[in-house]
Amino acid sequence: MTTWLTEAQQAEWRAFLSLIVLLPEQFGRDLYSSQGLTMSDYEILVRLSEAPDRSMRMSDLADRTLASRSRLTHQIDRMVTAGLVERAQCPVDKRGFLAVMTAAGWKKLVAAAPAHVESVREHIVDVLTDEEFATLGQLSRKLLAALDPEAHAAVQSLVACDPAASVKH
Amino acid sequence: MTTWLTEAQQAEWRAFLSLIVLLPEQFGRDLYSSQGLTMSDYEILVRLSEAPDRSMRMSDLADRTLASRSRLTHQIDRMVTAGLVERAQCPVDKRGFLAVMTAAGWKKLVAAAPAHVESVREHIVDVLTDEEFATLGQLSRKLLAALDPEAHAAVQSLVACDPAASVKH
DNA sequence: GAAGATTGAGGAATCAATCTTA
DNA sequence: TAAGATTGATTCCTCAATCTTC
Repeated sequence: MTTWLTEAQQAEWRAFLSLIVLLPEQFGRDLYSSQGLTMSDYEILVRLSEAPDRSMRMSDLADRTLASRSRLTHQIDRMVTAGLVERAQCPVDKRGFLAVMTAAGWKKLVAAAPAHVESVREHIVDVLTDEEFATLGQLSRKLLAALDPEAHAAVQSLVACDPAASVKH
Repeated sequence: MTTWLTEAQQAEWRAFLSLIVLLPEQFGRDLYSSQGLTMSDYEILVRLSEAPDRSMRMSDLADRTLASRSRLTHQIDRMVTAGLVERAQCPVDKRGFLAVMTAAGWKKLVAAAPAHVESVREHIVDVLTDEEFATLGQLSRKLLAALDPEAHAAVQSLVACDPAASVKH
């Protein structure tokens, strides 16, 4: 038999659910209105910008960006059309393909990063105290570890997840 | 000039971002595999189940479920096709329409609720301590208030957001 | 003119099936 | 046979435009 949530639990859950629905939409709108990029586009540009030769195997990129392979294929199709990335054959494995960031892709990322960071500040970092923000990170890691150990590991091993480290001057 | 995030901030942000991307996907899969409902379907059934006569004006329903009007129209189209809801003319305003839950919609909700509550428990409630869960709710409300005052107000005025209160006989 | 709601076009996500190389 | 990647079909979301009633 199911154990229902208490009213208090329902209220906490409801607030959290609204947040995780609305936040991605907000970040998506902010990013799209400033540079015409989706969050997925941005995420991929960030990952490529951090990789050697600004290129990555499709499957690695899919794992890193938490996307399915099929989703990434469609995604890269669109980005190729937009001139942000190119495909190249993998030199060591003929089954494999590389996604390579173009100069235009790099320029786009550099143009988009400041507004995106501002958006993160505006909606998250500046709204909370430093301590609250750290707590949010803690709780997120705990939930992420239970939800998807691989995603958690990916986050843990993270050095620079924001393009700031490479983009700034 | 943009102030970048520190590395520590980036790590917190990254964990949180991964979480808010993966969680809705997980809940969506859980719900869909158990009863063939999307999160949007479920949300609408819950709202209607709590409303007088199990019916609501389209615009009210859109506001409550944080959906655009156009999105809700398409959504209700699909649910009418699936037999979960019906449309009716609003008696007091000829511009308005009501979405009315059908008996089949009610049955579907009752069938879906236990698994969904279990899913919320499994991925959130049971992973955290009571105190952590309460903190998550607190932080969510604070962020929600800054992000979207109306959504925050909707959550605050909430009594029963889970069908538990009405579904459990 | 503004509010309630719908429409249709286009973009993006998922799933199962497919193709190629290891 | 399994792994890397793509494809096509379907579903869902967004946006701008439209229609009706207030």
